[in-house]
Amino acid sequence: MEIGLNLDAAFSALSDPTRRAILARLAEGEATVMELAAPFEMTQPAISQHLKVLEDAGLVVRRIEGTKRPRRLAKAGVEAMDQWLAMLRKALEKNYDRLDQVLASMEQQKKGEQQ
Amino acid sequence: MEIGLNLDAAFSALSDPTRRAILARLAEGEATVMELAAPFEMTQPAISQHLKVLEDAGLVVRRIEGTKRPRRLAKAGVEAMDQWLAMLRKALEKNYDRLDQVLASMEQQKKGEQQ
DNA sequence: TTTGACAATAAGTAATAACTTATATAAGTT
DNA sequence: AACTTATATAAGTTATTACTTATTGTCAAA
Repeated sequence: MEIGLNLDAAFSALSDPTRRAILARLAEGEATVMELAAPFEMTQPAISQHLKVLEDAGLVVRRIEGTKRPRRLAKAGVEAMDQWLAMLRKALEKNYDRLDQVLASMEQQKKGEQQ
Repeated sequence: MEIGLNLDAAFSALSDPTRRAILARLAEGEATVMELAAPFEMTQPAISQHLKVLEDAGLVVRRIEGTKRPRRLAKAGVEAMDQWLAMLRKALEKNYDRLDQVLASMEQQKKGEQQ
């Protein structure tokens, strides 16, 4: 399964704005390396290297079509990150409720002091 | 808003397993630096440095209590990442539908060839 | 069958990251 | 006041990252 290692790679992949932009482009559908490279001021090898990072992280897959290698989004990696983040989100909701209670009881106490 | 820069920092912060473990611990509630450091074989300065990374990324906030500096989860950063990932998730759902159609039409074609 | 387009890989470089040890600071304790 | 606890900061080291240019491999088309 290697979920732990993949999370390292997946989050690391998303930490780069170029790679996030590539993923955003792929969210609109399949694209070749040259198409993906076009919007950037980087060389083609640079984009190929970014794509390798995204593939190794399980966020992108490739297809073969003549000399082209069109990429598209891969489900696995995205889902893994999503699930991990869900844990934090849940905790935040729970803690927020707890904070509400604390604040409420502090209000109560304040009123008591004033009277 | 600085959302772009923060996403860099936020995703980068999550790419380290120590920092993910710290966040997982904080998901259960506030903790001091020493408490957070305990499970690891790292020195205290190392943990303080990880915490700085998490704070700079907007994933953690600190409170002052005597000489202690208890940390807890921060909402902003987590939500930012979550929203960005939601975009990918949506795209995957949409593309999956599309793929279903493609596969279906390929099956059709195959049947035609065989007959 | 040469030429051009598409893409991957290799080697080099400069910046950054993740640690370490050593030291500093500030509050709590005796 | 001296000692301890809790934490931060600084400086140094090594590994990794994000690029670059140069080169190679493949297919397609003239």
